[in-house]
Amino acid sequence: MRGQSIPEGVTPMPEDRLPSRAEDFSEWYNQLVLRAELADYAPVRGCMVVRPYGWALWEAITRELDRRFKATGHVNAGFPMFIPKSFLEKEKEHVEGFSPELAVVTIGGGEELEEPLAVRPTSETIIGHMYAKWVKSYRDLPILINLWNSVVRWEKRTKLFLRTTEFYWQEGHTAHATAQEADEETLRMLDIYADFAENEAAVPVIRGRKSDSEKFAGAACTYAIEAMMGDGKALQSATSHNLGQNFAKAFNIQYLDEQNSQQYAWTTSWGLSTRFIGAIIMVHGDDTGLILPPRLAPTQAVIVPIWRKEEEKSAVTEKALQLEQELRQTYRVRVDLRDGLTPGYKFNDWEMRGVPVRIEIGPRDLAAGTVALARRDRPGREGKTTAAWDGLPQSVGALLDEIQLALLARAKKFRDDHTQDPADYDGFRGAVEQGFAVSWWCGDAACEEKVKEDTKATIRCIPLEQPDGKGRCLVCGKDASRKAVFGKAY
RNA sequence: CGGGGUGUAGCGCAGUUGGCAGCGCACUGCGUUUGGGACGCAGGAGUCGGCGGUUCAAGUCCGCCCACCCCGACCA
Repeated sequence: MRGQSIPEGVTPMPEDRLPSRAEDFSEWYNQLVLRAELADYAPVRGCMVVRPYGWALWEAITRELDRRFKATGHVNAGFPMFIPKSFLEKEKEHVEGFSPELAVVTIGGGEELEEPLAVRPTSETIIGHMYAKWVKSYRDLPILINLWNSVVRWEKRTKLFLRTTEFYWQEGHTAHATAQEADEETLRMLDIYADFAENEAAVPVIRGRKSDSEKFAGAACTYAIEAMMGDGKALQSATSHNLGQNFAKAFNIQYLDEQNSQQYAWTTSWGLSTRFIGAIIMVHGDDTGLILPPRLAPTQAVIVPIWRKEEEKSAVTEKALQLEQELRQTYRVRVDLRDGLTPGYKFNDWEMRGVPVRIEIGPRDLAAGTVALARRDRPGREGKTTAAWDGLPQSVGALLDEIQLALLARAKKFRDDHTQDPADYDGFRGAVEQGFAVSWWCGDAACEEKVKEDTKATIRCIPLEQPDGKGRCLVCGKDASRKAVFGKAY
């Protein structure tokens, strides 16, 4: 396991310590979210309040995704949160998938509504309605729109960030003239998610296709990126759907092609939600708290001033503020000037919040022209070095880059160490108990179902990258041409 | 929606046979402290989850309800 013990030289008070990840991963997660002040329980069942620190993390995520969306030609728009209930009923699979979890408004302005309004669980239907209005000619295509909003799904069982009644996300909706274009779009967005996850969040992911039983209600084909959490379970971290012509037909999105004949458009949708914050927590966090990837951390470095006497206080504070000014040009940095708290308390506090780099400056540093740099991903003394004031921005920058890469490498190693290619079904059962099993699958839903009944594990995805050759289905022994990733999922 | 658990100060909990509502942490003020979770003194803080019942008297006993958490079936 990657869970570190409490760093050397630290003796936390028992009630201040998180439950260890090995002891109770779920409780570790719940308490960490609350204590790091990412989110809190709202007074409405299953809903959360995203607190400023959590929202700052979400803003960093939105910033990076939005940049990528715009770079690939997408534009943002706003669509209503209310959707006529009848819209949800137009696409057969879509209704079946979403009706059990709809919130419906029946009264408006004190009067019963003629048609109930669903609070959007996702916007495919209202998008379909509007695109039908907007699309007349092949010249109107493609439409590449993204929405930043929140949606509501009445989930039976909720957990902060991972599955809440209302959650924040982005949903992209595109319409294209050809099947090929739609397919390219679907895969392009999957790649953007994968690139974001690995390079910004340091979360290694497997790009793959969902099996029919796991695909989005109404999609022709669903792709997803799957990540392994610190307890070996899988988290679907983003999805990209090729909707084929299903919604185009249900909502009559038609255009005249160059030969002047009516054609149905091909549409896609793709999303990443606040669930991803859960992935960051569960992939990187340790027993002392969060570990945020430097590129997304709301605060990349925190300066903790240390003093004994009053005259030291002013000198240390002055230097700390000066260094902050210098670092602030390039990095998100802050000085912890809170009075009446010991440095030790502050160290633990910022570690709980996952700030990647801590800069300590005290009287000894003042005399030497140095600071102590502590990296969050290596606990205790091991992660501490000394750096000169001169060139500090460069030192901090290098350290942040190093941490970013180290986090990705560590997460990848953890995933690989917990991924097996079991030789037989018995081995398979063991493999999915502690992580992923990558096994040949014949493609039959019955084999998938048997695995689920036997082990609670599901096909997380059929990876896009496949080995050469063929094998025998792990379950039924018939010929199989693809390997699938099996695992227990959140 | 089934199974289990918990509801007492912001958090964690104690509360005996029914008899004045408590402890630790956090919080406020003052002072001393500050290189890995400081200390002293003085304070503030409660619809004991809700409703009803038994009783002279209910946090405690009885009934009903609600909320939340955990475990299972459905989902980003």
